Amino acid sequence: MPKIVDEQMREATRSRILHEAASEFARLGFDQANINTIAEQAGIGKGTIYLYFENKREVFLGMLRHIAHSQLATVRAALATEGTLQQRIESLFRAFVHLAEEESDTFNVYMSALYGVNRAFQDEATKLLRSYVTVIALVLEEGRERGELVCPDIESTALMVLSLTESFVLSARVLGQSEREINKQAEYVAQFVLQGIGTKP
Amino acid sequence: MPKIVDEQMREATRSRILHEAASEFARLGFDQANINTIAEQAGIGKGTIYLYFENKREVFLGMLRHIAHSQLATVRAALATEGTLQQRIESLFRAFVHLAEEESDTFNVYMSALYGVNRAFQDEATKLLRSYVTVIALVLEEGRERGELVCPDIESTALMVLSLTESFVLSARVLGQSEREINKQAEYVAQFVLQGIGTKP
Amino acid sequence: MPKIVDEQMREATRSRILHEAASEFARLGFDQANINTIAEQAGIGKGTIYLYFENKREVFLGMLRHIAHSQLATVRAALATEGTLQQRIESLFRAFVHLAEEESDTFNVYMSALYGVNRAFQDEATKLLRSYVTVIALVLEEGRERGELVCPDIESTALMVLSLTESFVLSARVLGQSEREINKQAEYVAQFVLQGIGTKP
Amino acid sequence: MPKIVDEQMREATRSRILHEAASEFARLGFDQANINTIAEQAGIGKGTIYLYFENKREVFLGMLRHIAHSQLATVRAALATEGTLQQRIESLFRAFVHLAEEESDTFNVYMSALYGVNRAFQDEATKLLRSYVTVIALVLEEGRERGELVCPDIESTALMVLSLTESFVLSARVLGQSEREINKQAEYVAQFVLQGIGTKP
DNA sequence: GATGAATGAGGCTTCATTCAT
DNA sequence: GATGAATGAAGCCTCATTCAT
Repeated sequence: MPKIVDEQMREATRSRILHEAASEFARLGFDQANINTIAEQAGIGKGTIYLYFENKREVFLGMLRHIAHSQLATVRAALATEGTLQQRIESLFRAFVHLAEEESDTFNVYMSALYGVNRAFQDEATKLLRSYVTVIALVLEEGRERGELVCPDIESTALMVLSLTESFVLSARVLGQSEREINKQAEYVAQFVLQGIGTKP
Repeated sequence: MPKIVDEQMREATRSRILHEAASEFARLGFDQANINTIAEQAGIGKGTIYLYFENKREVFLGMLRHIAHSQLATVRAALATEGTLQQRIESLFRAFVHLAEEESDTFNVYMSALYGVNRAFQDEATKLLRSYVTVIALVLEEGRERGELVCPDIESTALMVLSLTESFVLSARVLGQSEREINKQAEYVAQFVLQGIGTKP
Repeated sequence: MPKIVDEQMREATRSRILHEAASEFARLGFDQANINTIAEQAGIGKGTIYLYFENKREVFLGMLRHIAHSQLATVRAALATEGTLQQRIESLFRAFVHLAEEESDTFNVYMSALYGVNRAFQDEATKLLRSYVTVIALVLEEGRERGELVCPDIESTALMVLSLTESFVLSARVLGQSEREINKQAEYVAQFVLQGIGTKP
Repeated sequence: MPKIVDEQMREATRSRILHEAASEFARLGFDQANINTIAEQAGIGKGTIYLYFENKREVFLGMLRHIAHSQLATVRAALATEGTLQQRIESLFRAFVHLAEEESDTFNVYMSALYGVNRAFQDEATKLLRSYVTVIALVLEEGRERGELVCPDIESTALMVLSLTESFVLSARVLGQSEREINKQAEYVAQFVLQGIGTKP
């Protein structure tokens, strides 16, 4: 009864599918992506994918959830950094730069889900956005409790912080800036944020 | 020689196609959108569309350009407002709220082009993003010349302003906030921006 | 405006599809039948079939209706024969022999629809069965009015006549009898029917 | 040497497969029926079915033979009734009503095999038809020997009797008559048959 | 110029069958 | 012997595009 091994096998295959799905979906978008290609890339038969996912849509959603999990972990780790608020925001900024660069496949796929037309995909992607706001809000709350900053509306502010990190990075990338160039602005953006927030002197 | 009338006719038809294209593409996305439906809605024959555009892709690009033109005009008008920098940024913010709400079709279609997977569409959408940065930078420059603000890196700052307006509005909408709720934050966001920029006292 | 010609063209194509569909469905059954093959045989493109029929199911139903129309006409003609009741029943019998032989394709396809599993097909096929019973009942009624026969239950009797003609022919064919052999039994069967009915001397 | 037990086990499993196959095939027809579902219903693994039958087709044929065996037994029992020819034919009629009602699954599956498109299935089903004719012919022969009836062509007559019982019942059912309604016509049909045959006064 | 009938490539999904365990 | 995970062939249908009228 090699249950455990089988379970591991299964999980490994599932992961391979999700990995290749991310790459294919990122390359072509949901509609143009080809389930057959994903299967081939994952080294399994065309029909096998349907032993792991109900249909193409579920493959996409599964991949979205996988990405969300992993990206949220990265962002959480970045914000868990010891240090001043400024340092933590710089760290957050750099996390997004890293994600956008190293995981550009998954990052892009997430953005198109978020702003795309498919409601189910958008809903799933929104969950991640919400999580981002929540974890940022937590950090701001903490800062407020420690008296580091004045801040009337934590939620709005968190959203602004997110806009100034994730969206900023995205836009900068789209405008053609390199990872280096974007990273250099980390300190500047963090300062902007802190001044905007109105940190105590 | 009814050339001019014909030319007007032609332009009118082209416009109708682009208008219906925007609505169809916004509703379904590029791949799911149906050229035939667009033609029907525009009140012309299926084949006629190909007298105006080379193919589906070009219809989409044409629509993107049309949207860009119109949106940029709106944003320019918002920033042309007389008044303090704070007022102009609030005005910009409100312009995006308006676009996202009243022209949500075209707004969404633009965002998915920008973050989507099709390089040609992304390139076209990026042009608008660049224009936004440029007009915002102009305003900031003006402010700096008038001594209203200190600002070491105009480009970066403009991008931050854009993130705090357009992206903020988008995210807020995705998170489920209503037009009213978002509009109420205009002042707060503008303050944040000005503090972040480091306006002179 | 070659409307009439176009209409004729269209009807001709529709007919060709139905004809080839009958042959393909008779050869392979509904599920195994291939829409692509039908199109090829009809000399049209794969997609063209869908300009004439919504889907495979509708092609089948269309064909079923077409067959019904044509078979019913044959049976009506057979029963319209001038002559004694005996002659008319022989004529009916021979009509079924003819149909089963010359139109064996359509005849078989109808029987499998009738006894098959698909409710929609069965319902459609049942209509023909019902029509048969009705026209036979009419003939019997007429005979009764002319005092040619005693007959307490026209409906039941009509169904018996149908069983002794259509079903008899079918069974005989399945048992391997040739058209000739079956036809020779026409008189015998008709006599059987008339005695069964209890004709007046 | 648990050979016998094993053999019994094997036979039991085979029977379960055939039973579930009948139900599945009756419900969906050959093509739409799912081997996997049959296995599940029979409480065995998907692969196990192939230890008992070469392929799907053989499962169907096996089931057909099983059904034939059982239906023929029912019909034989009905005709073995002591009594007049009229009583025996009524009994035959009622046997078919019973089969069509209580064993409608298997009955239908048989009819679609008989009139369906698959030659192998038709051949198998024809065997049952032939058996029916044979046993009915036997009864008629017996009646003739006892001087109960005049009958020039036993074979043809047997086929007519079959048409007036089995096919009649089938048609009546398809036309929507209830078991009760059909059964009420037993006597009428039997009379029709006897008059048709030309029983001695 | 305008039309829309015709086309056919392309892809998701099902399911009978195999075979390693 | 029993299992069920893996396979891949096969087919319906959509829709962008063409072209004869």
